[in-house]
Amino acid sequence: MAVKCDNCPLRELEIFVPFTTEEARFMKGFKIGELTVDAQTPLLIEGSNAPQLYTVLAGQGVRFKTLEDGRRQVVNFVFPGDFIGLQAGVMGEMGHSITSATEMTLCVFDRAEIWSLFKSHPDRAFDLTWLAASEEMFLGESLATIGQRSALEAVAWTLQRLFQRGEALGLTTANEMPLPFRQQDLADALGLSLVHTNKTLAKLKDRGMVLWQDGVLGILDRTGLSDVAGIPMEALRPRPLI
Amino acid sequence: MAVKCDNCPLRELEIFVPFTTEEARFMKGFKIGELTVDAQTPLLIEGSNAPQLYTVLAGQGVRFKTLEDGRRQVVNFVFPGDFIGLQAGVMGEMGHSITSATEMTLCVFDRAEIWSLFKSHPDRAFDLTWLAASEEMFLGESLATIGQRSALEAVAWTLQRLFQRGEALGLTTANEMPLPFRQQDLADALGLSLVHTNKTLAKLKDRGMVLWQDGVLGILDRTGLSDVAGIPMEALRPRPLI
DNA sequence: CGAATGCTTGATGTTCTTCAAAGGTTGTGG
DNA sequence: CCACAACCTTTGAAGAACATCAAGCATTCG
Repeated sequence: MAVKCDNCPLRELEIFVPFTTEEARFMKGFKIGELTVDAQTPLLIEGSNAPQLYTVLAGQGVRFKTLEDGRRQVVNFVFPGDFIGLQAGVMGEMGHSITSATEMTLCVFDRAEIWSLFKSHPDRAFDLTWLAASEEMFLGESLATIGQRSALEAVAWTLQRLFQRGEALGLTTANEMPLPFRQQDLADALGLSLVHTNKTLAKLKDRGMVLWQDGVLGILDRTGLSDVAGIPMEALRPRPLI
Repeated sequence: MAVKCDNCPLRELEIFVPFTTEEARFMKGFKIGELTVDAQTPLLIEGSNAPQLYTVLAGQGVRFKTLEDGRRQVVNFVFPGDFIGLQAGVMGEMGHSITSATEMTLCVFDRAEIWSLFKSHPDRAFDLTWLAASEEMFLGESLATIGQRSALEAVAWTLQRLFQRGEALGLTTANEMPLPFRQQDLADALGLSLVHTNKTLAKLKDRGMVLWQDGVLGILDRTGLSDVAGIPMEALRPRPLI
């Protein structure tokens, strides 16, 4: 197993605030291994109390909740740098499930160590709270999108957000990035039917704004998309990396 | 100003995990005052960086986001025991606004002290993270409700959740609790129009499940409501009080 | 080659929105 | 103390956005 904390590729990215050397040393101890899983592998299950926490090193996944009758709500998409399992880590229960969409590589941490993190590394504990608050903020925006925006606006909003994350993570080349999800995933994220999502995507494509084919998302008209999405196309703010 | 930490009425409630005496002493120092505001007073503004954090001692309020064009999404309702301003506290910016719906009394904390909390009181810091994760979990459920449930299910779900909170906080008498919001607030919480929300409420009323009139919510058929809501009517789990 | 999966498109329904208006309550100024 | 405005709730009617149903097409995989 490659212990890569020191030369973790994610640390190079501007989106992540730099570690101090002391922090890096602690994180190396906090880490207990590395995990690689295939696409479509369940990582965490809603309602369960996972013994492990992860930071995504590579690959994409999906966070989702399942209702009693099988309806599915995609809560967010998972990208490199995301810390997953925090809810189980602090509350003892996950509020949603996470499944890989591609092959994924994860940094594995011991859930039992989280308390020692709070006791001996207040700066890292603060970062953890920062991440939780950040996720809360994002879910608030998602709520506003699903609740208030039309299907066209919502799809534009989501694709733009995904692209912004892709850019921050260096996944883009020119105006394209890999987007290894199904239209059904997007539909479940927006509370729309697959059919209507498909037709809405077609509308954005007809307008020459985006093109999402074969797992690749292309942004053809940034300002046009931004107008429909109702948010500016700007860089994401730096965030801590756990 | 009454320094009431020691005999804070909220501490009596089972929903809140008890303070240790040491924690209580620290909280007393963390607290810098008490604030009472009228109904319909803005407490925190989206995008701003509030210098103060609050714990709600009494009264109700509304968390909401406003879109560029004025559409409003109610993110959650605010009840006694809620800690507000955490996003500004850790990220330096609020993701939503908060306005009082009734007269409210708030415990005021100094935002600058939050860092000392992390350094010297890891247990309290952990509680803060717990709260953030808990809010994240709730927003995930809300997302699933807005995205997947029908109007009838969504209204039932929301009223049940509100009543569960009311019970945990001792606001209920028999099957009633004060619910000082407008139908428009509920509509904005669910992404529905006011008209449709009204008609949906009438439907639940016709079925003899709930009655919401003159600021009082009555639950007439708990099991029936629970069935429509799609979640069990059970007590909320204990949570930390900050 | 057949089966499975995901994308696409047309036709038909239903949920929900918008528009419009009226009734009840509260507060305020004349 | 009445008149009037402001606010919230309620109800009916018409229209739009989105869901459901159904089927065809392409690609992948065993």
